[in-house]
Amino acid sequence: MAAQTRERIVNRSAELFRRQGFAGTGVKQIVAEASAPFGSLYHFFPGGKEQLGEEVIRWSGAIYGQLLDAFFTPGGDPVAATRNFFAAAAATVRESDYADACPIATVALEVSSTSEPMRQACADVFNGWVDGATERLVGCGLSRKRSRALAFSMIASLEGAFVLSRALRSTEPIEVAGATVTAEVREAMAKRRQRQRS
Amino acid sequence: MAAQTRERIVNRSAELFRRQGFAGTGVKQIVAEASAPFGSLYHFFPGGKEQLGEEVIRWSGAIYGQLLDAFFTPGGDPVAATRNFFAAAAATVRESDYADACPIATVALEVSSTSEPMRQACADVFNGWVDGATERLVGCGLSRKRSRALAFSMIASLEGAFVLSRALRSTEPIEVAGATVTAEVREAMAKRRQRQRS
DNA sequence: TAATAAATAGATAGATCGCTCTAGTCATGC
DNA sequence: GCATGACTAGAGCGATCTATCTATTTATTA
Repeated sequence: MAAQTRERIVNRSAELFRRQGFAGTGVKQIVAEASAPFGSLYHFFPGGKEQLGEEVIRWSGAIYGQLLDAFFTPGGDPVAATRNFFAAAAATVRESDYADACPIATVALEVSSTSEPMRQACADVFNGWVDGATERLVGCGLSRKRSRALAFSMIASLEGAFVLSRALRSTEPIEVAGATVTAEVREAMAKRRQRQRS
Repeated sequence: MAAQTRERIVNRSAELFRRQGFAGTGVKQIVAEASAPFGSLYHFFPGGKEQLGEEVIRWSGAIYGQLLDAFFTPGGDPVAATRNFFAAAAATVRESDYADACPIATVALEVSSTSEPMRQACADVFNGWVDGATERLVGCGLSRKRSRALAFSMIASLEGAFVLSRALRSTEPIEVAGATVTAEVREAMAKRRQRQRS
């Protein structure tokens, strides 16, 4: 029961933060939608809203990182993984009526200049994603340098496509970004095979 | 004097919104930093904060669109333009201590699910950028379809790189995105020449 | 079962929010 | 000179913000 309340608070906060941002979401709204007692928020998060924000960033960042891992399985085809990952992202955005895109991008932009602990949490999450994707691509035989560039390219393209997609209420940006990045990965893999043959 | 006050309000709001977001910036802070009388805000913007927000989005969007146009001059080299544009973006971000990236992305993510007029303003701005870039690329001889895809790719990559760059306090994402998109444009131009020769 | 800790419950403080209101200043045209 | 409208100036309203506080209930362990 206790842990459930805490979990509900983090869950609802994550959804509200990614849709309305950190500053745009009040703690009253959080506890109300989480069906949690107001006092419990400050019991579980004595550091207040900022501590909750930091924790939500790390938690949703980890969830999304797992999703990334689920697509880029070791030994799998990175080209198909990229295509499928972007397709899944587009589907999620469409099905949520353009509400649920990146779980932390809104907060990241809001707090990067105003809250160092929360900015650091976002940085840790992004670094984790980039490092994770890099390792998977290295596992596919690409050089570390090329893998890191591809990983950055992939995540940046997705993040930017999310921004455009939400504002335009269209999945075209995600589809275009997906096609472009997929082609990039395909080319990188082709060049690797070419190099191996020679 | 009158028009100057209005201008100061829009200017300061633009800077504050892009750094702290819309919800994270109070009207009191705006008028204080703009050295404007509080009453003037509601004199010039009877629609209140939301009207100001919408106007700021359109205004800064137009400014940034002009910047894009300044790099992608008709008849110029689109490859060099892309490279220079990303390099300039990286320099701006670095020089502002990772504060000034995209003028509207923060607000776009915040309001896309909460304020339809402001979301529409963001959509209009993004569409304007994409259409502008598309026309310039069409002017370079690329097909409309290919041009639009490249334009989306360019803007999405930049937007995403901005998100990562601010959180990571590093220009690496922008540099990587710049190199990737530049290579894409170069390849598109090369394929066009190949097609022309045959 | 008694004792202790954990969590719930919500009233309330104090600050800040967006905004309205009235009063005053200033420039311009009659 | 004086009327008119544009703008300045800021006090203050009700609402809402985050956070603290005490009291009570629930769970855990001795």
